[in-house]
Amino acid sequence: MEQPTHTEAHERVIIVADQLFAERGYQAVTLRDIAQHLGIRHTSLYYHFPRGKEELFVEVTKRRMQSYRAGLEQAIQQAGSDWMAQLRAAAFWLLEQPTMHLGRMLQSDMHVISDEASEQLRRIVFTSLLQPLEGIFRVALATNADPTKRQRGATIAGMFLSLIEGIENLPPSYVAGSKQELVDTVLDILINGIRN
Amino acid sequence: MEQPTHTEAHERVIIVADQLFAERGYQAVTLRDIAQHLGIRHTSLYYHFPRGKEELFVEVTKRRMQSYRAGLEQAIQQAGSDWMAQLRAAAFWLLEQPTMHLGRMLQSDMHVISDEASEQLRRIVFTSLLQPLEGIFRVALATNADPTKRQRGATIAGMFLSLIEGIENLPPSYVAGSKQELVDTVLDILINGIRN
DNA sequence: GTCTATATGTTGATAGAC
DNA sequence: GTCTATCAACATATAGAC
Repeated sequence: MEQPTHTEAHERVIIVADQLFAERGYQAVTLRDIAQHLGIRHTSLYYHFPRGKEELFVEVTKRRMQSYRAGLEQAIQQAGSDWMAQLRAAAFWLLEQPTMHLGRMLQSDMHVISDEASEQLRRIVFTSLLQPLEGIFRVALATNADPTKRQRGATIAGMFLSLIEGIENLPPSYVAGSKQELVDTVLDILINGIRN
Repeated sequence: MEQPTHTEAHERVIIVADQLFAERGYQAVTLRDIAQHLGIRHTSLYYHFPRGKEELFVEVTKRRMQSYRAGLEQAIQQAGSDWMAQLRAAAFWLLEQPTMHLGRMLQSDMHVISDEASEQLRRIVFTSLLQPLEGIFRVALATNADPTKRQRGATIAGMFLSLIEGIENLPPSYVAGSKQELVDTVLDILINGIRN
C-alpha cells in the first residue's frame, strides 16, 4: 500500500472538477461552479491548487487521459487476438465513456490556457488515445498488399478517433438505428470502404 | 441590383466578427475584441446588433454556412460528373477554407447561446454541409451490391465531414507528408477500406 | 481545510450626447 | 454611426482568521 499523496478532500475536488470540465469545457466552468458542487466556497479550492484554475484543469485532464489509456488497453486486451474484435471493443469502450469532446478540447480549451500547459496536455492526449489504437492497426495492416498503406497506421488511428468522436456530433436525424448499428456501419466502411 | 439592406459599416462588423469567431470561438471572443479590430468602441456594436453578442454570432454563423454551402456546391459541380473527383474537390475546398471547427462549434459554442438560437444554427450547419455531400454519396453508392449500404449516404457524408475536420486536429507528428497526401490517404481508405 | 473579506479585472449591456 | 459615461454581474486571485 503506497502512501496517499492526497487527502480525500483533494480527491473529491478532482472528481467533481473532472465531471464539470468534461461536460462543459474549460471556459464554461468557473471555480464557483466546482466549489458549489462540493458545498464549499470557491476560494477554498486554492488550498488544493494554489496556482488556480489552470493547474486544476491540467491535473484533471492528465488523470482523465491516463484513465482513457488504461481503459482502452484493457478493452483491447479483453477482446482477444482478432484485430477486428479489438477495434470494435475499442470503439464501444470509447463511446461508453463520458464524452471526451476531443474537438472542443483541442480547438477551444487548449487555446485559453498557457502555452506550456497546452503543449504538455496535447502530447498526453494524443499518446494516450492514439498509441493503443496504433497497435491494433499495425497488426491489421501487416498483411496488406500495398506497402505504402502498410505504413499508415498512425494516420488511420487518427481517422478512427475522428470517426468515433464524430458519432457524437451527428444530429439524431442523421443517425438511423441504434448507436451500436452506427458503430458497425462506421467500422464496416473503415475496413472495407464504401464500395464493397 | 437589389437594394442593400445594410450599410457598409454593418458589413464590416460582420466580416470582422466572422473572422474572430471562426478563429477563437464564441466564448473566447469579446465584443471589445471585435470593436478593437474595427477601430471603434464596443458599445457602438449595439447600434448594428441591438440584441448584443448572440445576435451577432447567429447572423455571422448563418452567413458563413450559406457561403460554405455555395462554395461546396460550386466546387463539386466544377469537378465534373465523376463522384471520386467530386469528393476530392469537396475535401480540398473544405480544407482551403478558414477552418470551420465544427467540433468546437457543436460541443462548445452551441451550449452557451440560447436554446432557440442553438437549435436553429445546428439545423443550418448540418444542412449546409451534409446535403451537398449526400448528393455525391447517393451516386457513389447507387451501384453498390449491398442494399443496406446503399442507404447509408447520410451517415457516410457525416463520416466524411468528421474525417476532414479531424485532419486539422491531428498533431504535425502524425501527419506524414503534405496535407494533400493526407487527403488522398483518407479518401483512399474511405473508398477502399484499410484492407485493399 | 474551509471560511470571510477584499482586491482587481473583465464582460455584456443601457442611456444619452454628438 | 460612433462616442462617453456608467452599470451590474461575474471572473480569478490573495490575505489572514478559525
